[in-house]
Amino acid sequence: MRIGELATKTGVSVRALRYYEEQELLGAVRSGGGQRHYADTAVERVELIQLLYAAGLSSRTVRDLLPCVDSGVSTPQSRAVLAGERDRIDRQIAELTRAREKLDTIIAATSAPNPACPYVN
Amino acid sequence: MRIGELATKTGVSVRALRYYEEQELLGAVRSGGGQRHYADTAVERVELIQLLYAAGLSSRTVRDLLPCVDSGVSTPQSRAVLAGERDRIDRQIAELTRAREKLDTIIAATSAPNPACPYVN
DNA sequence: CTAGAACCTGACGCTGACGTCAGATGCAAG
DNA sequence: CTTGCATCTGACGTCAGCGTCAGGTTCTAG
Repeated sequence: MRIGELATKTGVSVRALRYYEEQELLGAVRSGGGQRHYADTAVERVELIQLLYAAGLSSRTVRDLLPCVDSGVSTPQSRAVLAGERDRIDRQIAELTRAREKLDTIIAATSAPNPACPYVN
Repeated sequence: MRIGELATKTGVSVRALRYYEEQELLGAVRSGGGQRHYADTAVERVELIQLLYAAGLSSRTVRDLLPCVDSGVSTPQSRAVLAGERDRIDRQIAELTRAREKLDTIIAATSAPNPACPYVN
């Protein structure tokens, strides 16, 4: 599978895939002419990378964790990183939940008929 | 209240407060010498800005919404923005939840005793 | 064999929310 | 009056995850 096909299958850009390789997140074998060829499993790998990015992990952190995912074995350090990121995500969810509640409050407050000027709405 | 005091009270930097003014998110009256002076309500205002930032809103969006918060009145446009941001936050929470589950899976998989090498753990 | 689509390697550009530094001024205490 | 901390205005620096462009090469269909 070449890079264009992987890009369309995963929905990420060709540039991004090359960036992942540069960051050592995604390996590829090279053809004689130097073109990248990917295994089928690369699709899941890219999706995992995207998921972790969306969760706020840096490429550095992802790079450190991927070997651990592949091997199924974690070191005390990687366990600490994993737990730390999980807690950070928990806090972020809590913050987002608060923000959503705040937005709901604003929506309710501004959508309600204005008592001082009832015909505005 | 001068800028340094507001900074310590809210936990954000002096630079950030000046940036908020530049983005028209936070007003201040000036003393004769040009120094900024803030009302007590500025503390809540800054906390609101931080909350919205943390939720992924841009300063542009926050600027558009603040008048609506202050006046208690929303326009159809601002209602659309509010609803859109709320939905985006919902999707983001869902994504984070998925990521957390994935991390939990990884933690469980790598922390479990390795069947091929049981004494590693 | 050849056209042209897909791919390659640099390398610079972009964005947002500030950090940071320089040099000048304001303000309260002694 | 002076010391010295707080504040001021500009303006450049940062960082990550790519976008984009230039100029050259590889692969595949006909």
